[in-house]
Amino acid sequence: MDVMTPVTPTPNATVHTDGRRRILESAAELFRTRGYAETSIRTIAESVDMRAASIYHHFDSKDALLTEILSIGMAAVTTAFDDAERAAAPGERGAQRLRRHVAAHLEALWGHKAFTAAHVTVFPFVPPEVRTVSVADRDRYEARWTALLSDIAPTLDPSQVRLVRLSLFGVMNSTLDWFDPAAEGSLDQLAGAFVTTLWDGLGTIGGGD
Amino acid sequence: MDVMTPVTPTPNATVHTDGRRRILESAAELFRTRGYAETSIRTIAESVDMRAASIYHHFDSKDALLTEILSIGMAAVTTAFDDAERAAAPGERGAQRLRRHVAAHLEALWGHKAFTAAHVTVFPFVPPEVRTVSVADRDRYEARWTALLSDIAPTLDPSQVRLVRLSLFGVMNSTLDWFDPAAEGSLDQLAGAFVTTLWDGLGTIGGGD
DNA sequence: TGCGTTCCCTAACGATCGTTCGGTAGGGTC
DNA sequence: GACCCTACCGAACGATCGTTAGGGAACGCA
Repeated sequence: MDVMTPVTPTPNATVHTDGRRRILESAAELFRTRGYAETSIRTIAESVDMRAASIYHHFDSKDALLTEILSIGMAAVTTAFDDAERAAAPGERGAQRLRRHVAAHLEALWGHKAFTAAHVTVFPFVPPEVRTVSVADRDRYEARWTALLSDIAPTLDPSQVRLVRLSLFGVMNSTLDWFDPAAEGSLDQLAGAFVTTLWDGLGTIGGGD
Repeated sequence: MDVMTPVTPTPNATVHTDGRRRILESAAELFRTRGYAETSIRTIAESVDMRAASIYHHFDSKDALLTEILSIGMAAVTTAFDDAERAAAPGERGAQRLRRHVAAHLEALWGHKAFTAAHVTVFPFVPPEVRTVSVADRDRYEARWTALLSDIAPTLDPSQVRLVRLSLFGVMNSTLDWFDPAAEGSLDQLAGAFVTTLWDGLGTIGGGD
């Protein structure tokens, strides 16, 4: 459930002075909003009231810090997917099951926004060494969705499944740029709108021509 | 048609030694693949067989170079939109008209990939001064799409139109990350797949159990 | 009381950044 | 030949980058 725990080795965990977690959260937010190269170690340190050198007590390098942030982001969406699968009713229909997973992805995306958004905004530009570490996690998550979509829409061939999956990711991830949960309603409603449109089409709603 | 011309003041235009255009194209490609902050002036210069100082003969600053690249990208999609509107048949139905514009956006997106992709990948992290220059262009383009979608699906309320528009942008722009025109067919076919799914829904294709 | 560990500090390292200054080579014009 | 303009270059500027070395305060444990 808590996607942060796997990354902290969890010693006796003096909760009140956990600088490490504060660094992770603040750095993730800065990377998301300003970009990776645009955010300096000194800026990160300043945001948590430390000096630059103190960051290196908790992390080996700036790249290592980013790697851990990306890993937390993947853990968030992965556990959300698994939880959604466990919570599914036995005889759940295709659109309902899809909606459950879309909602789960959106909730995880937004619930750990700083960490998940790093994959969308920062990932294309990260150093190659960082990329290779995260790419395995990403592949596993994509495989889960491929299996899900193949199961839900069995008449689609693999290339169609791929197209639907990547389009769906494109839409869901793009919500980070424009959706406003406070003003526009819940993420669950948004998931419903996405799935309804995908399943039933705009033509039946908006009126053809 | 040619979206590059508005930016070059087009003097007598000695075509064979146009270093300015070579810088623009190479820098755009580097920004797209590596990111803005991650690409140095020296790297750009090296890619066109020059030294760093020579870049400043053609552009006032690195920010000015990026600003022009973003402007070229917006010009590409804007003129594509206008061309599509002019080419439309008089009594064209909703789905057909939508498909024409989706195809136009995709063609412009991919035809001037380095310049248009800068808006998707680099824009969130550019310096505020650069952002404000481009934001007016972007607003105008968005307004065109809002009008188009309202016209095509008149029963949708403004917030629904907004959701459809931003979702559509999310899908179309994401194709830059995963679509392979060489292996997966034409962009026009992709546009058809998008609009068919959006209009008719997946349920009528994939069979909803 | 002494010792080790955790956490954070000041100060500095070399590298790289965007940018500027002062050129030079070549072509066109008078 | 004098002149100017375009296109480019070498060298250097100050600023900022990621990172390291070494030290000090607070703590738990013997």
